Amino acid sequence: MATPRNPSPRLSARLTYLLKRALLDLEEQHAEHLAPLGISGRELGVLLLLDDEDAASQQQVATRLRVDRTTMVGLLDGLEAKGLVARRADAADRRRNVLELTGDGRTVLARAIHASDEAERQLLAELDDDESAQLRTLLTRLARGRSER
Amino acid sequence: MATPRNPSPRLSARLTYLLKRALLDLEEQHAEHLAPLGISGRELGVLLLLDDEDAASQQQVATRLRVDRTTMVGLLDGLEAKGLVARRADAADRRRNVLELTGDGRTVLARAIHASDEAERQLLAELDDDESAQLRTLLTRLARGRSER
DNA sequence: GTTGATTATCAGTGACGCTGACGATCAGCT
DNA sequence: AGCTGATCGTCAGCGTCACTGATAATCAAC
Repeated sequence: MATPRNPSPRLSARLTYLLKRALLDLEEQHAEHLAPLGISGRELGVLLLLDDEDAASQQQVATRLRVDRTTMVGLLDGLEAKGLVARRADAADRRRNVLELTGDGRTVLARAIHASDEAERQLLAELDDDESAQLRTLLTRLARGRSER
Repeated sequence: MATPRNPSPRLSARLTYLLKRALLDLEEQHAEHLAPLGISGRELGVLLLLDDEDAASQQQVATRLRVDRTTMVGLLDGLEAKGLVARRADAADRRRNVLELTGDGRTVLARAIHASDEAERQLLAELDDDESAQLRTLLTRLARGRSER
């Protein structure tokens, strides 16, 4: 999609517009930098989450990533086919699939994190380090505030 | 979609996660506050843009809103059916449709802006006025920087 | 054990981005 | 004037994703 040039004042005052714009640009950067690794931004999200907390069920991963549980099935099918994630039956509760990163998954994740760092750097090119940190802090507080109610 | 509780550290350090989260929450607030007015967040975007610059073509509006031009057709069909926007043939270039807000469109827009203000207020509940302004400034600079290349 | 809830899965629907096509129109060139 | 290439709105078709609703398997509680 083409990039707009002269945002109109009323529209560009809207937070929705600003957030959507930043997110779309960032996703574009991710697509570009992750392409060589053969994974998508969504898939990186799954790998990151599994790296943080192993042995999560599909629903837990889906909820935290804000991905629909039914979409998660296909997402994991892809990751499993690539050999990055394994589904294992949970011994304690056999309804659940326990998800874990494979060795390859860990390797790809390490590289993907660097790619993601680079993508973020491009988005934040206009800001210095302090400002980037401020933006991160503000967004984090937004998220934290809203999950505690 | 349910709201995640305990974001994992690696994942929630990612800007994509933070931005997506903020945007989804904000869109949820908008859907709620705009419902009584019978318009969607996308439609509000169109009204805002037309209020800023009347006599825009469909493609101009689509590009600035980052909506696909073919989706714009249906979006305008809806707004025209509700009597908020009018399509008029451009005298100078008869390929174009000149778009303008109707009187009703202006009335609804005024109310919708208040609804949107309220939606933003809910998203930003955790931040004080200074911090909200900072966030807006940082996001605006991001957008401006990226359109100038 | 029977009932009710939860998990992963699948089919179907709707919204949206995107491609490719079309007719209508415009602009530039000869 | 006529030709050619580009642009605008529109439409059909495809792929992705959120969402609903159904299913079988399993768990938990009584």
